[in-house]
Amino acid sequence: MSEIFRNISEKDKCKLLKTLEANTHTFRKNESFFQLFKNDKMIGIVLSGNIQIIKNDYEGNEILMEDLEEGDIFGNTISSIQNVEHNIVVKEESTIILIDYNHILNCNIEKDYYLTFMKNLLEIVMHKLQEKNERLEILTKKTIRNKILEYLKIMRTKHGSRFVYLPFNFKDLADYLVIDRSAMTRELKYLKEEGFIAIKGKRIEILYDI
Amino acid sequence: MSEIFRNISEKDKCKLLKTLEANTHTFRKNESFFQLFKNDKMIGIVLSGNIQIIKNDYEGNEILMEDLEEGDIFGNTISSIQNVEHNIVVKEESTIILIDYNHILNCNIEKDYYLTFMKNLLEIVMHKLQEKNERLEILTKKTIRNKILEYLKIMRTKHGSRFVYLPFNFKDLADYLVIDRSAMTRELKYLKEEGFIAIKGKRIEILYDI
DNA sequence: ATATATATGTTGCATTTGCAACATTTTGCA
DNA sequence: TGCAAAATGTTGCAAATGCAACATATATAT
Repeated sequence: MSEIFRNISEKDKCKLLKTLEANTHTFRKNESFFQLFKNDKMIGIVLSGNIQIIKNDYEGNEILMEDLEEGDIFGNTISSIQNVEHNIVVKEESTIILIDYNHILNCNIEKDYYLTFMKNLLEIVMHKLQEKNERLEILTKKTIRNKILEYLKIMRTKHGSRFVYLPFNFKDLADYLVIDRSAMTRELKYLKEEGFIAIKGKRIEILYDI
Repeated sequence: MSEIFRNISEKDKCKLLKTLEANTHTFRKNESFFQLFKNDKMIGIVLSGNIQIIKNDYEGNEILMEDLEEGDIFGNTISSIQNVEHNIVVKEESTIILIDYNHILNCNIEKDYYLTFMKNLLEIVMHKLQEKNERLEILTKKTIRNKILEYLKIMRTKHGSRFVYLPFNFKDLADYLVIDRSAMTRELKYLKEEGFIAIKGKRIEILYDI
């Protein structure tokens, strides 16, 4: 079950969703639902499945902006999906809840489960913020090498191991780091040759300190 | 007065700060207070002044990560200021409030002002998220030209005018866009020559559509 | 007012990187 | 199993960009 309803009973959850005028939707793989987001401040919460937000710029570059799984939230305010460039892709059958953000702020229920909901939402938003920060840390590095090393550093810190298991394939990793895939492969090769890392499939071993 | 206490009376505000064990600090220009952040999940709220978070990497690059003014929040979770690379610089005399994030989550006051506080905090965090997204939108562009154009596009949307007034100098703008300053000047010159923009001091006029 | 520091503008050049085009490997599906 | 599609690896080359080294302009302090 999603973090958003942590410590809220099934009964209270239903009441809450009714008050917030929230809608639950299920989408099949490759289905599109961008139109649901045309209105202003909608927040989506992924209950199950996998949804990606991909940016296609006019030059044909594809950038993975968000890779959403259970418990993740998304929306205009949370990710930038306001314009035509952004594509919402349902990677596998997914269930989401849509809530108007204004309803959350203007809602005046004096119930403890509402406060709990707010705490949960804050936690999720904070987590999202941290994710964005991580990516910003990477993208503020100027060279391909430093972007890769920063990524590995973050992953190592996060999982407390010098073995980094890539959560996506190399193509998507290059998109995430905003670098050319072949240039990334090239740099990874140099890093291997210089003994900084070892690669075995999607597992990268970090062989240096600091 | 900061957004964080919107709709909260002075009296309730004092009670709240006491319950959350919040501390108010004032710092003079160029003073440093990084040590206050050594502990884990602290949230800082800027009540007045101007504070910048600057990243210095080992290659000597200086990147402006945050430019904080009244109402802004900062902290480990909000910005990445966990490691030695990050420098907190007080640009002008500033007053801040420091709160342990765990106190916010574990606090169990059943008062309406606490819910109001949570709503305000959520609003601020959401706003921060939007700022991060804007920067990510820029940094996911691959060329200097597209980064500049994306920046101008965002500023135009934000202020609803084709006249963009830079909130910082060109050096800091280059840092924000994570590009070399002279290379940025060069590209701006080309954009001027090609009739896309006109520059007069810190005012850039956008001369194209879309 | 003058000096000093800082910001901005300019340019040649070396390096990095993206791009294209291809080979090879792996994966997914009929 | 076998075939097609996707992912990964490789490399030469052109283009973009960082860097250095300046000149000039502007701001700040004394």
